[in-house]
Amino acid sequence: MIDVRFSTAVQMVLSIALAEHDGFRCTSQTLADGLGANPSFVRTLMVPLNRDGLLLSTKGKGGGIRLGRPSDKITLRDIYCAVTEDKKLFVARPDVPARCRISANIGDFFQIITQDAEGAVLHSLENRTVADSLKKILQIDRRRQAKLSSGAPAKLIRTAT
Amino acid sequence: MIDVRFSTAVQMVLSIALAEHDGFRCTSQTLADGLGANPSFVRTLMVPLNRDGLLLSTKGKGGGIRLGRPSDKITLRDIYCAVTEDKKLFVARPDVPARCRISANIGDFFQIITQDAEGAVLHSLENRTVADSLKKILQIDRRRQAKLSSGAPAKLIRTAT
DNA sequence: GGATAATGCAATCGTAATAATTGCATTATG
DNA sequence: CATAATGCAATTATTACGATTGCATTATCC
Repeated sequence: MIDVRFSTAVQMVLSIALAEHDGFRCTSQTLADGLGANPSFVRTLMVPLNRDGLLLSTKGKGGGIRLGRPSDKITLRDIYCAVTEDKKLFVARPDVPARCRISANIGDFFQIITQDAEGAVLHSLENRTVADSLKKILQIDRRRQAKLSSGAPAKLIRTAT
Repeated sequence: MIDVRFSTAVQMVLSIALAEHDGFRCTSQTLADGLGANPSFVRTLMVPLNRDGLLLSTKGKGGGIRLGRPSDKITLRDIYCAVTEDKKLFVARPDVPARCRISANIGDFFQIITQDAEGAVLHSLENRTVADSLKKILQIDRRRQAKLSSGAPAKLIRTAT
């Protein structure tokens, strides 16, 4: 099954950022609605984001989820690292027998490749802050709205999700 | 199950390159031995590599697998693209309902991120040719051998795998 | 203080992509 | 013609991830 945790986490954080920006309260239930998912699943995925200080959950009635720090101080790299934990971008074939000069060293070699590629990915993500991303996605939204100009009126409700 | 096709394919191609370099014949059986895998599995994984001209398989007795072009004309990017086909590095969460300005546009936004990151990965792979990689892995091997200097003698057999 | 409403977390089941196996047809060599 | 290789289809096994359920805990609001 394809790993969609990163894209799910990005959507969650952007939704929370929008909620803060618009003055709405955000709960795992409202986030789950926007994701087409289960509130408990949302909370599970939030664990590493809370742990890394990207989000701040408050329990009890009236509680909910807020950003752990200003939106321009959270990058997509932070989100990626939080949800993927120590999972590598590529993974080496396990249990390769050391039969020859290739098989005996392929693990070390592949680790170099992986670090290289992963560094490139992280670099591409670290320049995108949540603030930038929110601005970008709202820009995309305005363009989308414009294209529907003479079509059906927008029916989107203005909620946190 | 974790996808190890890329690392498996890299090992296969490097083994074939070494075999050509050392003048050994390479079959799906010898490759499978070096991978700790099944010859049929190896042949399945070889399909896209053959299709893209990276490898050249010859049937019948005395047949086997050779590189489709010189080792300095095959990059790890070629191998990656062959085995991953159209699979994206990141995949967006499916079936997100368009409930708000985030959920309605997250797909478009995430596609931008993915293209960016994927481009970075491909760039990190395209500078590594099979020739370079083979040189590198043999260099790693020499260093490893040196470290075992006063230890047990190397027992690696000098085969194609 | 009690009802309410939120998170936290553990346990469990379902699903789908990948790994691995088997078997045989095909092909080409020697 | 025997041998030895690939090609390929069908099947099974494995496992990471998705999703659900249930409940304990915690905090707020009336």
